Amino acid sequence: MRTNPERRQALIDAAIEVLAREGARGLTFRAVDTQAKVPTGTASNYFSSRDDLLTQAGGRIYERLTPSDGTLASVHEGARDAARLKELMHEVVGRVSAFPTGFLALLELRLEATRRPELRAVLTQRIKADVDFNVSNHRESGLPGDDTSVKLLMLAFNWLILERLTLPDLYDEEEVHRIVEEAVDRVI
Amino acid sequence: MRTNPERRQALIDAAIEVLAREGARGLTFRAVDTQAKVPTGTASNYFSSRDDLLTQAGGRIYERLTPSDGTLASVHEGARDAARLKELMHEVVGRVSAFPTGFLALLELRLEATRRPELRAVLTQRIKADVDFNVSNHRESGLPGDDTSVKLLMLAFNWLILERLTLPDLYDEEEVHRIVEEAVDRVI
DNA sequence: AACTTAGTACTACAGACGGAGTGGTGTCAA
DNA sequence: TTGACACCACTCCGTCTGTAGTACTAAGTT
Repeated sequence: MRTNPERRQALIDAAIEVLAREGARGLTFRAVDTQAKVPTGTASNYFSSRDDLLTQAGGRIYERLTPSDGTLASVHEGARDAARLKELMHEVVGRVSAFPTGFLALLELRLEATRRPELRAVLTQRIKADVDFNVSNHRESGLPGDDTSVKLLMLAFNWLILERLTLPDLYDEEEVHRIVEEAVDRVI
Repeated sequence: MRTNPERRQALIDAAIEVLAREGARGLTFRAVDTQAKVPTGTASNYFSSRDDLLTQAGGRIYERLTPSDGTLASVHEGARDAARLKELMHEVVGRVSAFPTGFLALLELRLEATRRPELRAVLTQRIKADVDFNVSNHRESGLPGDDTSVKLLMLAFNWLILERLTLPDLYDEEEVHRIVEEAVDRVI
């Protein structure tokens, strides 16, 4: 078992790309090697099994989807009204959409979690933490809306992003914009 | 190319089960044969390619997810208020959740559509029709809420069902119930 | 400076698996 | 008798895993 941390990370990031592109079944050691442009057999040396690789990828995606400190700080800037909340929501939807492979890979993992209890546990914990994070973040921001607002917005926007990424012709740019605005208005 | 229609349909239904259980990559002629309990090679004789099978399955799922005439008629019964709408929404969420393989298979297909333009076109069209169907259905029902309400509820509930089916421990029964109620209240 | 050694990168190969496709045989009904 | 289909068996092919073995590099030792 090799330990070089940069290489390990590069392999996990490659695994995320493969997940998004080829699906969970397509995630093989060989495919990861190719994606990461390392010699055949390398991934084999770094991960004990496919399960291992899968769960580590599950953890890593969340690291990469987490907003930077900069965007996090900006939440506390500006007015404390619905208009500001809308701005922030547009930013979130944009940011997640901008890392499509991450979102798609996460979906693949969710589907795979149907079959793998261990992965399911990891994801459940991660996502629960993410919900709590968003709720408490919103609370202390002083922006309008309560805990339920946050949850409802998360539900709606997640599916909205899913629509955009899998069937881009379903909703156009303006429609998405409009939906985000309406959602915020109605939910708070 | 064989033509026996019952057999063909049985094979497509088997393909949906395989899709949900094994993912899009796991959808092979052999797997479908096994699922449908027909001899090896049968699916091969009925479909010209995997693509063919995939797109036909995409069409079929929607036939099966469409509500029965009975439930459709019941929309027009009872009061025209938020309470009745909530009831109906609980019914929808319940009905879709009750056919998990269909929902999961559809997700697999959406992800596969990322890679297959032809499948993407089929799904886009189907889902657009579904949205329109729900919107117009709601309009003539006289229930509270406008077109945007319907779209927002569809977005939120779709992701809610996704959560329930892929990570059942995330939201418990009561939480789901509460979210449905709150969503209706706020969105109309 | 030469030598040793540990950790890692890389290569190559063996074994196994599973899927596709197809040809052939059996069966039944028109 | 003939045609359509069900069923079965067999071969070819691609790909995956696991690992053994070699080459490299850098740090420590004398």
